[in-house]
Amino acid sequence: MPSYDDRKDHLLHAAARVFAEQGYDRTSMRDLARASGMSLAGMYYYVKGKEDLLLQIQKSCFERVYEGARAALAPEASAEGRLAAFIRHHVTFFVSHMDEMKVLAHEAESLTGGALEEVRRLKRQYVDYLIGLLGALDGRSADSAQRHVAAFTLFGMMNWIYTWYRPGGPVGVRQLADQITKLFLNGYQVEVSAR
Amino acid sequence: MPSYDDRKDHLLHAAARVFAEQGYDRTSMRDLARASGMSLAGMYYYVKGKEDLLLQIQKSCFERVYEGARAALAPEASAEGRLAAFIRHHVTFFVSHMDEMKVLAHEAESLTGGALEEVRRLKRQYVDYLIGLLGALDGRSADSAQRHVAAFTLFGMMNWIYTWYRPGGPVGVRQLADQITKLFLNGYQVEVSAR
DNA sequence: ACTTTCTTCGAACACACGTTCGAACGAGTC
DNA sequence: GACTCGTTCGAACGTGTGTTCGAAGAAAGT
Repeated sequence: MPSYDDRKDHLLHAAARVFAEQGYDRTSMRDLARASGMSLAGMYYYVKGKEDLLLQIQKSCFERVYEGARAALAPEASAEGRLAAFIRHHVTFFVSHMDEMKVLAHEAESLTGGALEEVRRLKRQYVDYLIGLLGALDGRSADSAQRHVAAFTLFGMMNWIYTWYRPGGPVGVRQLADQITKLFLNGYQVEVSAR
Repeated sequence: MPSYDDRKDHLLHAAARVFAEQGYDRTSMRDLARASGMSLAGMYYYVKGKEDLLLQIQKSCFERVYEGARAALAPEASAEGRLAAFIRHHVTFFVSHMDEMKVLAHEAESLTGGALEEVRRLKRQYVDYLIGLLGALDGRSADSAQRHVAAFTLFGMMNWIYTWYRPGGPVGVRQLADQITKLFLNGYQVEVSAR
């Protein structure tokens, strides 16, 4: 006998899957009813509406990446080790929660009003966290603009994954995470040391 | 007295602007009528429908980046110089045609059927072009999977731009292109030489 | 057995959407 | 002036949308 929370999680999960596959706007509440096995009206017992569904998916996903990152960095002492751990965690989390992360990355502008602001705040927090790691790595040898560009460029490398990567294909998750880590780390270190 | 082609280009431009701002699905034909100054029915004289509008924007944009890249690489002889020129061209083209390129990057899955296949073919061609450049740079020291990951990672660095970069802000286009070029080039060269 | 609370859902509503159609307009040509 | 051809558009059509409502069923408490 599934509980209220179980049913709601099931709905959120099914919705994330369909949003990832079809896109938020192209998905109708009737699609979600079919995918979750609930009736059209029945979903409104668990959720305020379509936008609320997207908000809850994005919020919970963001909080989980952020907390996961903090936990993954904790045992690392060196600036380089901490940045490498951040990248590795983000990539592996991305791949093993591809639906939610695609919804997070691709539907960033699908929310409106206060809900949009709320998710933006979480994003800013996560970005600032990475920028802090970059600062610890380069000492004072990079300026703020340079660090911003590096941070967003790194997010581009990682968040673009949903566009082309397919789990179970020829490239393993570990290989993917390692290569991105090396690519960025080497690139950034050479860049900031050459001045 | 504007010609037929002028009016049509005007419509495509206006549509790209609105698509970039609001997203393809959230944009109604009535929005496009308002933005282009035409009437709702009047647009159908120039275009078969909404999806045809998106197809034409994406096709013309893709052909222009591809041709531009070929032209930009022509004078470069070394493998490193050619790759650097490719990156520089893609980034500067991206920034100076942000609306169209955002529509290209963000609405990649908004087309259906044959139109989708058509654009996919152009994309594959462009990707293969970059992979060829990577092969020329690393000789035989990288395998195919590694080059694929590197190529898509680089596209992630560049295509993510529309997410955060604002022309006229504190970061200049040249600075942006230079930093991405250095980041990737250094990273890739260190990666393939360390084996 | 009765009442209350939690949960489900068929049916309907109001609205916005992409597209079509036929009439109108303007500018050339005979 | 009559005719044609390229161009514009108001009005309407059919469909699919997110959401609501009230009733009904199931479970739990007394």
